[in-house]
Amino acid sequence: MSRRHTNVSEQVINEACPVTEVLDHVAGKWSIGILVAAALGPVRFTELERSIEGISRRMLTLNLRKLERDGLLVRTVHPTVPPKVEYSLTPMAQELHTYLTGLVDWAQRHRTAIADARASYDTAAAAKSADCQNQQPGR
Amino acid sequence: MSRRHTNVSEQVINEACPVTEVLDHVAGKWSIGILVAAALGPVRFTELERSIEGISRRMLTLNLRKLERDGLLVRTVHPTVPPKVEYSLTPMAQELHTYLTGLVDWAQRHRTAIADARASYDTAAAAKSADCQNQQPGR
DNA sequence: CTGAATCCTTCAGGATACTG
DNA sequence: CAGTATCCTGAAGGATTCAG
Repeated sequence: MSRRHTNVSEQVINEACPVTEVLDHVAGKWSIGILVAAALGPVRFTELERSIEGISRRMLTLNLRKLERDGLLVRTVHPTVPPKVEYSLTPMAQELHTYLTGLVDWAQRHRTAIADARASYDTAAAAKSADCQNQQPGR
Repeated sequence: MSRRHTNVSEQVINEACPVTEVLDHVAGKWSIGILVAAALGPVRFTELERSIEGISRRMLTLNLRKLERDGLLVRTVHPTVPPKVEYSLTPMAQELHTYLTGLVDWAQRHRTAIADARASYDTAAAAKSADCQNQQPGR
């Protein structure tokens, strides 16, 4: 984020920047899914891989590393054979998780409203497009 | 999102999917910035363009359209010359905004902790890497 | 079982120029 | 002022394979 000296009148930007930081940890297509899945307790690698359904092994690993790096996940290796690795949320991440559920809650409550809005927006756009066709008779 | 019949034991996935939907509206690099900026009241196009600082005209337009389509923003065109267009949050989006601020708050509180975690993670990785070098003497 | 490495495709997003 | 159109690049992410 560009930082600079923020001489723009609105300090809105000051609030927006940390937001961008949040997203860096959370916005990944899978990050939230992982956090939610790991919130219930220690989870193994393959458990995650199956419960998220659609994630590739690569992406799971990448996101796991990222979240671990940010101090949101704890990775516990049991030096057994076969290997066993468990992931769990740090306190910090558990707190984040509560905020996340608020967001999820919001999404669920307004899901249909959003779908409606999209539908009407799209039909309106389609109608307008048809209009244009009328105004442009075959060359 | 794949939907299917969710025969996996964890229903975690059921909670995770709407989350993914939230992100689709919010996760864009700029979406949240726009929502925060527009939360204060009706904002004009160029105001947004300047207050966000770093966004391209194209991305601003794209995100604006997306948010409008999802019923989060209202676009009001004043048929004057020069043109004047104002954007404001819908009630639904205002509610979302409150949740967002919770997230922002979290980010601010833990920003340093996250930075620390990253630093130690990275140094640890570096140390380990050096270790490997020792174990692999020149061919 | 838990990854790391590699290759390849897609697309979000930036720069720029044009229009009503 | 408020966009739209076009071109282009980097990075995200999927598939597959190798390894401890």
